[in-house]
Amino acid sequence: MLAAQRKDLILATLRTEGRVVAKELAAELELSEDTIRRDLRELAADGRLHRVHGGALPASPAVADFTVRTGIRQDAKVAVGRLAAGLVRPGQTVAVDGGTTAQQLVRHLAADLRATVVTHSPTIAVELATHPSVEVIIVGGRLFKHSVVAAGAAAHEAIGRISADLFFLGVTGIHPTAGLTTGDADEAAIKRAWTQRAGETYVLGSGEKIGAASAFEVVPLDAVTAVLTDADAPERGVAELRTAGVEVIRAG
Amino acid sequence: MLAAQRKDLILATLRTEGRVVAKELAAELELSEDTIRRDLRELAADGRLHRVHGGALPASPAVADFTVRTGIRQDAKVAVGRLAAGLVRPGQTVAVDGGTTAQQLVRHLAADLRATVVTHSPTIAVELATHPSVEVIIVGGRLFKHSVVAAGAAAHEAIGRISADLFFLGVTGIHPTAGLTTGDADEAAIKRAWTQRAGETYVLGSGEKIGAASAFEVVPLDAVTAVLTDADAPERGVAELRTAGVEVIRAG
DNA sequence: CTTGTCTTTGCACGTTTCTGCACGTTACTG
DNA sequence: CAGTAACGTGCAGAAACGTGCAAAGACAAG
Repeated sequence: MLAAQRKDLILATLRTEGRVVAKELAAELELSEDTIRRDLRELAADGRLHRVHGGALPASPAVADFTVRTGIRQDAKVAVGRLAAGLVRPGQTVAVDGGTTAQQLVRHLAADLRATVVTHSPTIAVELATHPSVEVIIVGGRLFKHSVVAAGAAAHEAIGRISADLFFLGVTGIHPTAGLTTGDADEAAIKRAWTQRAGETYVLGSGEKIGAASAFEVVPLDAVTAVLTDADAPERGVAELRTAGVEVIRAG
Repeated sequence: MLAAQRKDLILATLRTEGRVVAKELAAELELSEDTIRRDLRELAADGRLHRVHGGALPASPAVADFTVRTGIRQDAKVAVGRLAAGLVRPGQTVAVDGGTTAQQLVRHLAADLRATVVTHSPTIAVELATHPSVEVIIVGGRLFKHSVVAAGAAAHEAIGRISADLFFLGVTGIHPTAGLTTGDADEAAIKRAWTQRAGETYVLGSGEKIGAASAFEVVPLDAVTAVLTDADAPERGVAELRTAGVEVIRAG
């Protein structure tokens, strides 16, 4: 067992058990209590746990939350995700596409939000497994490995049986004339199916996607309710989209 | 062995084992520790792994986090997972249950294995997204958050349309008279459905589950092909199962 | 085939990190 | 308030580390 790994293990045990005891850890890991105590001391110094006589307790949740957030640098995606999360009303059924921005979306859903999320992305489903009140429906199908989402006939069929209030669509290109595009035909078909099954469709479009175009059109621009983007999105591209009649909402 | 090939091998080992130790790699590859250390330094410089004293850990926190979550009794789960992975023949369709042992199973599937894995666990699906040749089918449904698997009517229906060669079943209890049990009725029903749809069923049972029993029976012991367990499984429990007519295979 | 260059690898050596023990101190328990 | 368990510190041996260097092999040019 590597020393570095040991600290992770202590923290993991702390999360699952709610406490750790120095003596028990020493026995379990077959190390002296001195070494365990040293680890606990160092983890406490980093604010990763709360040291107490005999062992340790979890650090305050605020600390954990802070370390997680600062660890992520995708500012634009976080901003767009947060903006999108704010559009969801209690009781709604929301279809969520795959992708890192969508991941940020579900991560920012309010902890007390009661809603239903339908997704063909196993990653999104796993993320929401820890959400206390959101109901999650997974759309199955053949796994399209490149973007890690379910696709194929089974997925189409499942989507056809769902009606969603909102759909959050991820694309690789948002272009005034080429419309909304992505790099794979199967994926485009799935995204199109979702768009048809949802009352409103919002595009998750962090700035670098605006003005870009990929090979396969998902839907034309007028098929969506609005494009959500971040504060750093290029002015010119946004203006072009608005001229084309698309509503563009910028994150804070 | 080419140097570049060696680095790939190190990264592959890191993915499957969750860590690598410089000394072990040196012995395995019959090279000096210096050379291994050089490789690790370079891979760390490229951000492909996280260098720590004694070896290296995965660069992505997500991977590391999961490895750690499997807990202190990880060795047994890895051993059982590896044993189970070895039972899969090319061309077979394999149903895989949720759980950390199953996660180890798919992680140890040979990189060149051509097979189809069907699963109602989004976590397993995500894990297999990086496997080069395995085809993955996701079973959808309502997400049962506690164990992070799809369940409910939709899942049942989807499973009913599948015929698998093998099913790897995870349970919380393996008891000579109570049979195979788990802690949730819905989950038990899904597992039962899989058992009925598979030619052979193998139980993933790391030692501590033997002799234990939970509230809901999945299937009786005679419904499964064999129980896979680790070398540290209690002798007495294993003997009792064998007396009850169950084949028990221990991991080396 | 020979020569020169570049890469790879292992070794030597000084440095850093990890770990367990000894010892004195501090915190719990009855 | 006494006894015990847990604690922190200093220290030493062991293991791991990085660096510089030289030998061996690969490879292209001549």
